[in-house]
Parts: sequence; C-alpha cells; structure tokens
Amino acid sequence: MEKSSIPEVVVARLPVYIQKLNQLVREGREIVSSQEMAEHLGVSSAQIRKDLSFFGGFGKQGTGYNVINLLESLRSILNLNQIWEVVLVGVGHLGQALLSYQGFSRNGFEIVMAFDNDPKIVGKTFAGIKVIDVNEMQNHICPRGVPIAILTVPAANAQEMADQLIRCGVKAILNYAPVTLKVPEGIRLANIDPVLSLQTITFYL
Amino acid sequence: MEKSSIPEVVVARLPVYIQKLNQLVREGREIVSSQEMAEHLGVSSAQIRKDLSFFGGFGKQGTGYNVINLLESLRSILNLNQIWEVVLVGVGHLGQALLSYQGFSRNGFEIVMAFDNDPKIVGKTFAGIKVIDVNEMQNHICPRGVPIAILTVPAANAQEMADQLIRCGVKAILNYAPVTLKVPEGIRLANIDPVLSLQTITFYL
DNA sequence: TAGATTGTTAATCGATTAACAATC
DNA sequence: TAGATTGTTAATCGATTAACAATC
Repeated sequence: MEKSSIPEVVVARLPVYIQKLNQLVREGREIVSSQEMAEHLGVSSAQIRKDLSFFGGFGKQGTGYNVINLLESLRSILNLNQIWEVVLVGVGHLGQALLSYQGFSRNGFEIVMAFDNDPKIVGKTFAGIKVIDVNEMQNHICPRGVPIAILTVPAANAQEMADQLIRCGVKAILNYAPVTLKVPEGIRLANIDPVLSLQTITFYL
Repeated sequence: MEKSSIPEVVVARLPVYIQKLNQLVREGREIVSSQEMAEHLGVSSAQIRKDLSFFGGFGKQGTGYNVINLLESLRSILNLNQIWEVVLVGVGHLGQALLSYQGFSRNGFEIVMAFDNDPKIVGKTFAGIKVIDVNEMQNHICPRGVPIAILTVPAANAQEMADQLIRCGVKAILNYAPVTLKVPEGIRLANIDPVLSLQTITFYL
C-alpha cells in the first residue's frame, strides 16, 4: 500500500467510519451494509465502498460487512492498535479542558506531558498531569520521543512553539491557535479553529 | 451572487484569508499580492485569485490588493459586519473554556446564553454568563431568535439537544460532540472533533 | 514606457457517482 | 435458485493549476 497514492480525503473519512462502527458494536450489531452506513453518515454508499476498496475487500456480497472485522481492519490501517503518546503545550482554559477530556485516552491517545510559561500554572496538576515549565521542553520531550503535540497557546506564540516542538522530534501537531503555521516537509499539521468554522457558516445564514 | 453556485471549499478559505489580512493590518501593511498571501498560507497564488474572482475584482493589476479594502470586502461577503449571537449548550470543561475564550467576541460572535443539565453547574456564572437549566432552553432561545449554537455535550445527548435547538429556531450548529448528527435540510452543521483529526494523522506516522 | 500583477480562460487533475458483473 | 450487496470500472462532475491578455 503506497500511502501517497491514497487521497487524503479518503483517509480523513476512515475515522468517521470507525466512530460509527464503534457505536454499532456497542449496540450489538454484527453486520452492516454500505447503504446503512451511508444513511447514518449522510454520504453515498458508493463512496463508502470506493473508500474501502483502496485498502482491500472487507465485505461479503449479498450480506455486507462484519462490524467487528471492518472496525479492526480500519483501526489497523490507521495504526490505531497502539497507544500514541501526546504532549500538550499551553495550559490555559482550553488546554486544561483537553487535559481532562476522556476522549483522547479512550481512543488510544495518551497525553503524557503538559507545558506552560505561566509561573502561576507551572507546577500545578490537571487530570494527573503536572505542568512543566516550557523552557524545560527540550529536556523532557527529546529523550522520550513523543510523536504528537497539541498546541493550545496564544496565536502570538504558536509558530515559535511549533518550531521548538519540531526540533524536539515531534512529527505531528494539532494546532488550536488561530494562525497558519509553517512546518517543514514531512511534519503533519492539522488545525482546529472554531472561529473559522463559524465564519464559513455565516455566509449561508 | 447565487450562493449555491459558489463551491463551499472556496467559502471555507475566505476566513483564512481574513485571518492573514487581519495580521497584515496589525503590521501596518497597506498592499499585498496574491503571491505573497499564497506563500504565507501555503497555497497557490492562482487559487487565491480564482477564489476571489467568484465575488468580484478586488485588486489592481501591477500592484496587488489593498489590505484594508480586501479585508472589508471579504468580511462583507461573509456577513461579518454584524454581531452574531450564539448559545452554548453543555458547560463542562470544554464549554467553560469556550465561554472564557476571547476569540469569539473579538471576531463578532457573542455567546449570550449557556445551558446545562447538571444541578451543580446550573446557576453558576462563567465569564459573565449565568448557566441556565437545559429544560428552560425553549423559553429563552425561541423568543430571542438566536441563530447559532455551540454544542459541547456528551455524545449520548448531542442528537437530542440538536433537535431541541433546531426546534428553538437555531439555524446553525457547531458540534463538538464525537458523533455524526442528523439535521434537516437548510440547517448548517460544522463539526470539530480532535480525535478524528488525530486518527487521520496517525495513518501517516 | 517597462515591469508587475490581476482576472480569466482553458487544460489538467482528482474525486464522486452511477451502474453492473461477480458472487455470497 | 433468487435476492442482495459487494468491489470495480467507466462516466460524470468539480476543483486546481497553468498560462496569458488586460491593464495599472
């Protein structure tokens, strides 16, 4: 499987399929068709079958997909059969909220360290994580080799922090700061900015 | 301008242009070319010019774009020359963080009410907003006609709350719950789920 | 005028959908 | 076997890029 030959939009839909399959498992469902998945998710059944076909054949003609099999296959494709360590930089209100969010660890993402530059925050503990001074980042991240960072600092500090994280060996950044970051080739970047989402919405209202 | 004739991907890029233009204004820049914008944002200059051309001609050949003019034009296209009222439903850690986030009001989105179902939370005040019991939603939202809701409740309650909000006249929902919501035609829905973002990233790591 | 950059058209590239043979 | 649904191909649709005439 040549990763670069698979459209990124396709990869980005797999987690949505996983989310729905998890729900079906909890409901005790054993089989699901592409059509039923499609109705639940508001996409076309053809798209689901096409997406899956990039990675192989997971279904049975005339029947559909075994829920658990398909779930495990997708988890394996996305490398989710392991714990991914994550560092969090910026322990303001949002950073604190993310530290106490159960959804990360429940899905195999473990926040193992948190950093801030505010002396009033450094040393405090949130959800079992003691906040370390941001000047100590190098010493803590590099040796441990943490692959993913969540960036929840003010926009003004985001690029500087991103640069530092990358120097520390971080390979992917989930950026919450409202700014477009520059990262070198090979570093994965994803952005979350609720204001941008709202500003798209208001066009249609 | 026929809204439906403009690709949604184009509309979704305008807020990014606005973000950069705001920064250029703060830096005192008066003129910018599509090429410089493109370099900053990591897109092609042709794409920027093409995107803008859906809405008109905003630049001057040989010179570029007047930063303030373009910014105001884009703000006007996205209906950002007004205060948009927003309700927030679900005042857990994330909801509290969003209530105290300055970025919304700084960009013209005013959270005017917040609701929760937890008796320990109802009645408390966060960032000047007193939390109301979720059973009172109808009484408060309908008369005021708030167009936008931010949904930060657990996944299990999200669909039920979305349905209620829509019955209260809400026209757009920014959903933070990790679930695919069903909304009627004509209701705008945007989703923010950091776990989905991370699960896409791990494919490439 | 000479140089630069826009706005737009046409070409390319990529993603989605429709349709159906294969097959359970 | 009859009915249902997958996996895949070809057709359609849409978005991006390249190129350049227009023009400041």
